[in-house]
Amino acid sequence: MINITFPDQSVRQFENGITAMEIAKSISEGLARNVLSAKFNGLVIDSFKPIDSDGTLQLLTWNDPEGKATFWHSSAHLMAEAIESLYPGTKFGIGPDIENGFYYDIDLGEKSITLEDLTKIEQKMLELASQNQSFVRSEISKEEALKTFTQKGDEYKLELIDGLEDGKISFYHCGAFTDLCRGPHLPNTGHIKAIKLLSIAGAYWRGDEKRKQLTRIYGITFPKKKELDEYLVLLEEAKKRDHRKIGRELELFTFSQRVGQGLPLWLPKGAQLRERLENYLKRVQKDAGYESVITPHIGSKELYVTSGHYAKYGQDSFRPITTPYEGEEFLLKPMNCPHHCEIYKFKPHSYKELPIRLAEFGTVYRYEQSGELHGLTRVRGFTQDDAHIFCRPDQVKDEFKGVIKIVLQIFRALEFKNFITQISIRDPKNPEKYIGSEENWQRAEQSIIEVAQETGLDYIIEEGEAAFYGPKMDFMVRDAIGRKWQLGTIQVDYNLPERFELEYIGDDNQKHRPVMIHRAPFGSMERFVAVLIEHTAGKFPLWLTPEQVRILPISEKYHEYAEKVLTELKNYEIRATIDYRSEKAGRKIRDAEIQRVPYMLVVGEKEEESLTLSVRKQSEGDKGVMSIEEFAKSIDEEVRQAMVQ
RNA sequence: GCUUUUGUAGCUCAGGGGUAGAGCACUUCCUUGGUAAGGAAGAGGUCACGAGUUCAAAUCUCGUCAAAAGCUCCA
Repeated sequence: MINITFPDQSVRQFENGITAMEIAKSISEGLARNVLSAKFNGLVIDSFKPIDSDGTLQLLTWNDPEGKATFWHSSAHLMAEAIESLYPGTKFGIGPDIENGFYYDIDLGEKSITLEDLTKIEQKMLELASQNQSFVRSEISKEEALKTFTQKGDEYKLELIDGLEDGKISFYHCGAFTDLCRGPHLPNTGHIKAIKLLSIAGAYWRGDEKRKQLTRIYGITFPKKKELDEYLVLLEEAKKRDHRKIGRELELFTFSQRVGQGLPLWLPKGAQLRERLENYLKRVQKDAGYESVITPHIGSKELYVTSGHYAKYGQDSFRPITTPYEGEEFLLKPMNCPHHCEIYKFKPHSYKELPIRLAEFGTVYRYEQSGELHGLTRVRGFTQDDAHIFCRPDQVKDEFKGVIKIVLQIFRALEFKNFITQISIRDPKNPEKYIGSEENWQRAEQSIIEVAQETGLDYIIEEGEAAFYGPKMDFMVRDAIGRKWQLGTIQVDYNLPERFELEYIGDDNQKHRPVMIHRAPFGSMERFVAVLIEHTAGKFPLWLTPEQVRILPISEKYHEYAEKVLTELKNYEIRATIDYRSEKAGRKIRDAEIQRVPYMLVVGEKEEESLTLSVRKQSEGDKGVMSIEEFAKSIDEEVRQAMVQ
């Protein structure tokens, strides 16, 4: 007999060799129907795998992330089975589950596959799924595994097997399809009820751009048709929120071939929005003791040799600009920190002056591969809401906390309610990727983790994601439809102060090295605005939106009254316009709604006589009649609310 | 950068070896209206750019530029 501990800490005894599925059945048939796989002593296993020792067991269903992973991984096998039956001779690479669904990389040889073929594969998958095929695991020797795929002529699988240890190789069989796989899998394909193959793309074998490009098919599956439909609606919604589309519709920004790839042009309304964001942050930073500085867009190559960036990124940067006669070399600045270091060095500093916080909305230029450019989220010229804090080692944690406070304040003002922080530390396996002493790295990583714990933030730790000069904390928000975006960043840096030989005089009258904190709460203005557009679907918070109010006169007769209203609203610093077109009210409302104007004021005979307004709120409808003053005050109040710390 | 796909009016798109089409937007006129599209007329395009094939190219071929999806990359 073995003792099984359940998540609620209860313990029950079972026969040795019992499976998770049998345990589930002993609890309830309903549960057993929903079990996809199980977690035994922290390891996800097949629900049909015999258990032969004591341990803790969690039954996994669609509601568990690992349950979904099992579901999608098995779906990838099902797809491979369908592809093999439709396109015999196809070679298979890897087919894992991903955050939303799964993919399989395949090599079709001479054949190619089109979007229309996906429907065919979907049909086949549904047909195979409905046959309730069981997944069967078999453990085999390396030799046997190699033999199987040599016969099949599948060099990809052979390469994978080559990297595996003998004795730990398993195959999974599902219908006529056999695949090299660690598992775990669903008990059978019958769980898969709804299937959608989403896209076809090229993907390098093993992610290596020097190797062959395989065809990758992405798909997603669900246990219920309804869930698939909901997912497809979500995809549609994401398309509607695309910042590139909304940016054009709302006239926020554009690109021009003649100006160049990845170089955004901010249109008047977009510039207004961005300026408002900048002014907001400037005010917050001023209150937090930051000082503004301004530096040029280029810097001597020597500056970046000193900082170490040239050695690291020089090859993948825009080529240096040279002076015509002397041949001096300058780089478009890819970051602001070296300039700020030189500002720090302008004069000697006493420990009493620290921390010094230098802030600049600094525009930087980075060469990005053309295939990487994407709307405003990935560009070649962008403006960071950058600042560098120079402080004593004993001030690092407090300063770090101060930055976190600013980031959280911004998230509140912009209604990002869901976020987590990611702490990025070194990859212990690749120490050569980083510069600086072991001791400094340890101190920096330690401080960040302590700060996260002390401030009670939700955080995850990612190894190998640190910048080459120091560890960092990034803020990842979830937008209104659940997508994750990386925004602000805070980085601790002991290295640049050394490279630039930054110093301060301590209370012991000796020279000491300050610590630098790099931070950008928005990240970049371009990226932040893009995320804000997708988060709000273009319906910006009232304090931020370019046009807060549109006055809609019922007819020309009321233009004069509309102008009087406009003047009054301007006295309250409300941003309003008048729709003078000779269109009907319905038409003016429709257009204002589409352009996401938060408030519409319908003015006609009634309003003029009683000196009032008919207020309509965007996407909510008629809000009734108000006096001008009443309305202005309510707007003022709404804006003020958002600004409350 | 790589693979695939795409580029026709401001936007969304149809068409396609014999020199251009729709809807919306725009302009003018009519209409003066009450909570998501009033009516009419008009203007607007070297069919991304450059070469080639052809009697003839927006259409076919090649190259360049740009965009989309994915891969690789991201100080």
